Amino acid sequence: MLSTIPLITVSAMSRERTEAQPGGQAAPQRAQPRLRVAVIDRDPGFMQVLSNRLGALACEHRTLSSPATVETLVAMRLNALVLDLAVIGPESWEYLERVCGRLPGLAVIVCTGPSSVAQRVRGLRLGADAWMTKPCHPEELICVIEASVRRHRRQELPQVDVAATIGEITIRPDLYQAYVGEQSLELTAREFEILQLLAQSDRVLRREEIYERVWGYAMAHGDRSVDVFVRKLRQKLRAISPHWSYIHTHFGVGYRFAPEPEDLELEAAGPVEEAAPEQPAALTR
Amino acid sequence: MLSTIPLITVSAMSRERTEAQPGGQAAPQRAQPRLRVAVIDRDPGFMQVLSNRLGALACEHRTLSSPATVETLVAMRLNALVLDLAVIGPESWEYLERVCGRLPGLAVIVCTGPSSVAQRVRGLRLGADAWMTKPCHPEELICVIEASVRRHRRQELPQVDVAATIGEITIRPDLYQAYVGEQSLELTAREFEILQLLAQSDRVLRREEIYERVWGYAMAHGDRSVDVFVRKLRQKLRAISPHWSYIHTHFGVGYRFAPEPEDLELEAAGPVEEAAPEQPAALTR
DNA sequence: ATTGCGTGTAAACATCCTGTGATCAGGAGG
DNA sequence: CCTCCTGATCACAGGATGTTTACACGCAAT
Repeated sequence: MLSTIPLITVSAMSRERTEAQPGGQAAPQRAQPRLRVAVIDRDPGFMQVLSNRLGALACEHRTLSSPATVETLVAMRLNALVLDLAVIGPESWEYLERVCGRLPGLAVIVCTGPSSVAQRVRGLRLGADAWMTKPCHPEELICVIEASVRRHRRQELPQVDVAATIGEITIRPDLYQAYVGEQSLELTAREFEILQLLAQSDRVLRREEIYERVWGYAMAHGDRSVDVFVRKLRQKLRAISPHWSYIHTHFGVGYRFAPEPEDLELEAAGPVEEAAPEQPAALTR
Repeated sequence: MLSTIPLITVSAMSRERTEAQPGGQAAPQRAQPRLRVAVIDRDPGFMQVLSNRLGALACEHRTLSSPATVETLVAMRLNALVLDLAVIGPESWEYLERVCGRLPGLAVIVCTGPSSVAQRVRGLRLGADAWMTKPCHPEELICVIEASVRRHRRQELPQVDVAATIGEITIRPDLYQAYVGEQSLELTAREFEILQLLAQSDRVLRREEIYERVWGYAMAHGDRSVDVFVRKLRQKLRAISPHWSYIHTHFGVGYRFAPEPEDLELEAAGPVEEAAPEQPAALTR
């Protein structure tokens, strides 16, 4: 499974690091993930020029001359979207709001003809990251795209490709699977992604956070998918590593991953509130 | 470390107000700290207008008419910086690069006079998040600042989420929990949020303020929820840290958080108690 | 001292959250 | 074309949490 997943997967999008990579650990190939950009416009010349420049940057791009549905955009797994509101028509504001609301991780650059301050303010308030006025220099637009994506990317996880063992569990990102010893947990792709995300963060993650990072777009209100997957994960974890508990529920908040030997009737002397070992010297830089 | 770096006095800058929740939709976002913005410019009128608007947004801001050192900017703990390159002078590019390099989490908006495409491209490539050309409408600039910060915020969260110890209490935002030593207070999500809010502010908070920032909407007249939660908090605090009082009532106003060693008045009954008249608060045990 | 209002406290009540199992739709592979 | 598998969605029950109500107490003003 997953061997047939097309080229673009969730992991492909979230793999990147601007910071200096700690020398050792020659991770496989840390190929700069190619940017995925879509342009919704109708000016053939503009799109041609843009297309050339984007291509030169080794950046996957797609041009559309009519608005795509939000679901389509979700499926494209984009990093950035360049949008001419004139193409959308009268519902452009609503469209912009929908897109930005559903894809909080997407850089949205409105690039359209002359506009009023009020229009630009409205666009930015609805969630656009930048507003370029046509005609504009393609190079500048590219820079704005890059600047926007640069910001968005930073929020994504380091995504280490190195195997890590936590508790009894060994996580192998290269195999998209987790093990206890030699025995596989038989996790599905999505289960693995959630486990990996949880294991990488050593803090409570809210459902919305988990959903957004794994699914790639905003969680609908009342969606229980995360709960269900956590249940499946716990089930498989418990089956293979019965004496440990890994995923902890924080009521009203979310989930947190921390391997703990689930001992029988401990509670003897040290209730071992898993308390912070290290107290990060507060506030620096 | 950094104890010698001059910090912006919170009391001077912070004007706690209802936080205008940008982003339109009623996303159940947790209470987030106020924006901190600095403006480096020399146009008195522009700065005045900007200052007013920023103030109206309950946004801490400071205006400078000369370039601050990178260290100073670091110490200010800014979310955003608005910069007129003309103020910096000939080393403006170098300055911009230094600032952006040193503060990757800072939203940098260049707002300066007429420029060439090449200049704008250069600025953006060096790390600026946006480029506004003066003269510009203050409202638009504000929106650009908000749009930039909106994205930076997330990455910044883990940075803000550092543990803090006040009195005997250690607050761990990453675990959504508070501790005394290793022992958990067993706070519920909402209790923790209220405690965190109170602990962050060094002043009296009105009930309406607390309610709005924790619940996310206006408090109904006569609602006693805040009182009830304060009671629960006090109960748990007293249970674990009996000799301290943390939440103080200001009659007719609201509540204030400040750890104070309980002055045991046992002198009357039995002078035996080690009524250590000790540390003037704030210092850890 | 008395009065009125704001606050502390406790319990009952209503609500929301979560775990769980089951069902359904779509896709991959045979 | 069929079957198996994965992922999405639903319904339900139990329990934890949040809200409301009621009453006693203390502070402040008359």
